[in-house]
Amino acid sequence: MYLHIVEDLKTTIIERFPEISEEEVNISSPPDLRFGDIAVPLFVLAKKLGVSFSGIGEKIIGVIRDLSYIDRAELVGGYLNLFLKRNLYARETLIEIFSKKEKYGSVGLGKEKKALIEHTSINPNASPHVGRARNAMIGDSLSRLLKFEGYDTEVHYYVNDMGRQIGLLVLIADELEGLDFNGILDAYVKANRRAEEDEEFAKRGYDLLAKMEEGDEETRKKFYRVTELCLQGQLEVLKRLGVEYNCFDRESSFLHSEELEKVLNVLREKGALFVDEEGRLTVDLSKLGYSQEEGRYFVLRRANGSSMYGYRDLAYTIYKGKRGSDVNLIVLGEDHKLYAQQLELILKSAGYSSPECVFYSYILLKEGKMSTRQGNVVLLSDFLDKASELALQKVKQQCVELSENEQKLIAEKIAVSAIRFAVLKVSPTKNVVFDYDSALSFEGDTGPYLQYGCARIKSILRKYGKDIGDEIGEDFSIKTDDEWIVVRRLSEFPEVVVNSLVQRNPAIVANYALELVRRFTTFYHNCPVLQAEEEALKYSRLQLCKATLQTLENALSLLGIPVLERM
RNA sequence: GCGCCCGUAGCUCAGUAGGAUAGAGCAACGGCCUUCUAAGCCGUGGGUCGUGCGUUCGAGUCGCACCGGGCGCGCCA
Repeated sequence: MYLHIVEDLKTTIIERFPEISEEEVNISSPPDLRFGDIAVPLFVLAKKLGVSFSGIGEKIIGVIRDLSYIDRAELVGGYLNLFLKRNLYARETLIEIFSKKEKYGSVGLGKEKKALIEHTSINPNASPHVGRARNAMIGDSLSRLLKFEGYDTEVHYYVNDMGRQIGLLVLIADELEGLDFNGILDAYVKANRRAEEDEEFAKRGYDLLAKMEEGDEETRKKFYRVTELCLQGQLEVLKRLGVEYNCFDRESSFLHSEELEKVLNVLREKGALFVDEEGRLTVDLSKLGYSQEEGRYFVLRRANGSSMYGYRDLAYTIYKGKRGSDVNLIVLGEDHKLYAQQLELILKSAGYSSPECVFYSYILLKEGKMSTRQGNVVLLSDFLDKASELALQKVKQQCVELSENEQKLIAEKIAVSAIRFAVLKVSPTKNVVFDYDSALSFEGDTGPYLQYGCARIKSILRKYGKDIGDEIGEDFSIKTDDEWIVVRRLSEFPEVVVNSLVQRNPAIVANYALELVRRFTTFYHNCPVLQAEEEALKYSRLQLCKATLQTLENALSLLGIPVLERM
């Protein structure tokens, strides 16, 4: 509804004043309800046409007066403030929500289109910590946005089942028999420490890698066993968060690729490929237009012939590119920026496209950086356990009538919402300081607050007992500002979803959801629903509750936050 | 040193393609549970939007410089 009106206003104004371009017509929201619902700043228009604010303002009023949803217009300073017909607007908004239901908010941006997104792709050597999980949560939320907008979406997870660290891990796993997922983190730390101290051990790691790459069956099996064990453990934790994938691509299957050979030939032709003094096969990016000295060289193969991560990743990136997606995304930590740039440059030189990168900054602890080596990490599973336990205490008080099992399920969902919202509400490019205690508090701007808002609505609907129809009756009405503010916000959801997806930033939806709940809660406190003065008003408010719940459910599902019946 | 990202209240963050008096939460203080879930609500205090120039009718938002933090810069992934 909101998008409609903005478009409508723009075209109406442009049609009347052909000398004004579309970019010059700016529609904005007034800071306060008494300035109306929609504002048209007149500064640019007045200047362009060489008339006064009131001159242009009156003319615009003249052309938009006939638009059915405009109640009245006021000129204040350089603004033309428009007041909407509340009942009409609310009616249209609710009709749209009730007819689209779980699709409300989608404008079908991805209709008939394909999308591919790769995210998380953690090294199979440790239990994911909250910092790494930022990748998963952002990626998962973007996947949900893509699907919601109608994209046929593939979610890829790149299994880094090769490389130096995995080589070392396999070595040590051989020594420590019966290693389980929990033992891996320990083993990984041990392996790395030992490699630093013991050159012989480190060399054995590289040798093992080379053997793996040559295709030795026994070695391949060993690698597979260790990495699969770790991968499944990681996926289990991620699944607790509601994060899932539909394509797993093993790095070890990208050791050879015809396309990559083509790329290498192009590099040779351009004189960008050479063997350096240490015997490594290296790309000189300056031959491809790279202008800095720093990061100029990109090593493809070690002196012993084994491939580097980047080599395999080139093949993998080409593979993903060939899947013919209209959108090709990858979620990466900011530490990969230069690397991604280098990769893109190489692929571009041979005519291949690269994925669009969504970078996110690190999550820091109050004590400083998270570091697996120093044990200064918040493990995702630990956090979820702790949060779930705390939530359970509260649920036991609040939901006495439920079975212990049901209580536990609720507590777990509260824990998930706490972590997901804490991470997703912050824009990806920002460093976040993760405060363990406030993430566990469940009060204020938190996931549980959102769930609480939903649970309250559900409670009202449950108490009402009967189904609430989708038909908006003749006597439907919006009486108070509090109701109106909710309606306005509901109507803006489709625009929010588009912004969030286009800007590749789930935080936009997260903050929208927060604001919607806050506004609903104000309404909730000021306007009795079941005890409303008259029957018609009661039903109007019930329908508003239902519409709010639907919108909230849609928003929360984009964030992967579960909605609860009660809590 | 070079490159990219960030800098908004004591703390954690919003701020909608430059627009009207800069907003939340936490922490502090004061109120509200015989009324739809108090994981809530209302109120008070708290800001030269890192600093300085500049562009503009108008800058937290755009440009430049500086300061501070994060990340990266050839056998890690």
